Amino acid sequence: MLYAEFMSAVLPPCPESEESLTEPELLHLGPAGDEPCLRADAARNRARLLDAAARLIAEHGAAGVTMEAVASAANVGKGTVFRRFGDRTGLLTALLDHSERNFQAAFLSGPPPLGPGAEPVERLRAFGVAMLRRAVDELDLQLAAEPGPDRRYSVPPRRVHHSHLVLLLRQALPDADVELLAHTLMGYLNPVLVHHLTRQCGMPAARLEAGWGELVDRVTSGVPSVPPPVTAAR
Amino acid sequence: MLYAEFMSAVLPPCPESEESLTEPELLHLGPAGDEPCLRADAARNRARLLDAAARLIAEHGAAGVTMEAVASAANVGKGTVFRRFGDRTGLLTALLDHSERNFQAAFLSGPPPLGPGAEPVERLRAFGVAMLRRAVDELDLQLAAEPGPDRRYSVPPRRVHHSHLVLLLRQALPDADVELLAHTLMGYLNPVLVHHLTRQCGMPAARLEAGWGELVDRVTSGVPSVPPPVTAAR
DNA sequence: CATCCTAACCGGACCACGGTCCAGTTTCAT
DNA sequence: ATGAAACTGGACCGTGGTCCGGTTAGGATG
Repeated sequence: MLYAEFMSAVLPPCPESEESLTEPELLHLGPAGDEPCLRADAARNRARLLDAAARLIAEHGAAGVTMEAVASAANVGKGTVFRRFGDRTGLLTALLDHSERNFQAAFLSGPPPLGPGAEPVERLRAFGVAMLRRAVDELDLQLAAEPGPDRRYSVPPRRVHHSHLVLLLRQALPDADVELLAHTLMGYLNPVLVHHLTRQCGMPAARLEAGWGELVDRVTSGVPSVPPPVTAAR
Repeated sequence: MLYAEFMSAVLPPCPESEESLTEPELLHLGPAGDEPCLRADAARNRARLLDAAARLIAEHGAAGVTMEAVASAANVGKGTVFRRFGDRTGLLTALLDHSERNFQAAFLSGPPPLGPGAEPVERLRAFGVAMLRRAVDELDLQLAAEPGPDRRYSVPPRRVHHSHLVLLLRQALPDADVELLAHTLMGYLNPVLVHHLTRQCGMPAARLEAGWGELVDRVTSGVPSVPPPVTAAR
């Protein structure tokens, strides 16, 4: 798979500060298993924490679970939770890890139209639909796992998705600013927006999927000519 | 101005819960002056708070200012801050109020190309450029004022911007799902994204503006034909 | 297999900050 | 002057996150 080189070539457009992450943070198909190389007790506690968190969230909703509750439900000190997962976001993210890995595997090396083999535009469409369905499925968790404003665009899964879109867009639109286009498309798939539209506005998921298709069509159909430059008032 | 009817007709797509807002929250050109009808002491404290907040923010950055610091800098109890502005976001938003009012006035009734009189697509372009410039100008404040995930899409200014885009898009693309398209375009103008691209990635603002133009072109140029429906794997 | 040594880990006391509450005070219309 | 609505301020609370002295796992060594 030539994705390794692609990743290292295209992933770091933002010089990342060298941090010792507490978790390998599901970086694009990281080390195979679930636990990298933790000490026995640490691994045990990690498992207990994830288990307790999942249980509590299923019971009280993702938003109504405190870190302390998770800690004590796992018979573990609060410090241990933060040592292992860094912060609240880290814990919630870890819970989404399985799903995220599956998804990445699907669009990186799975069967078409999501995976390689289909036309770029077709893959684009499939990607959005899959993202939307995933968002609808895991909505509360994805909402609660939303990182703070600073990290939001630097979090590994997001960057992988973005890079994937860049790759597909570049094939379909060699001359466009695909970097920015990819950000635009990602914006449409933002879980917070999906939540707003489906839950708060009652919009059916089908319309969101149709909207994605329309958006992809518009974006990938050629632009007839270059209009005059903008001279906007302020 | 037929904007009143437009607003009441198009603004509440989401049945808003009836809340007694602590502030008139700059709802699309609300009551003219700065203070609606507060008691004398309340108005005085409000002014003192805004002043103190502005001072502290200029000094320590928007992120490094605590509510308690603002309160004591204004010689006021912490409770007063929250009574007046609801929460942190409310205070920061109030600081952006002037700018927001000016901006709304500009695109609602100002001169073209931002205001009425120009072609919809032209106004669209101008709107994005103005938003981007505003975002760059007030970046830290706008970042700090970012509402929580639940409110993010219900906050009045955002809804006004969205409605404006819907209006313009509808004129340019009568048959499109302009509601969703507007959300997409708004996503591009998201201050958090702007911050990421300019500050964290070092992307020049000019490229962002060019990208907006390109995006508008792509979105508003007709789609040649309706492709087959998506059948995405999961 | 017993011992030892060190790095890693543990837990809960601790802190900061956003937000709430309510008894007391002030304004202002009458 | 007076009553009531509105405002005030600081004590209080819950939660996310930090810190550090004590503990433990588990490889190395004899």
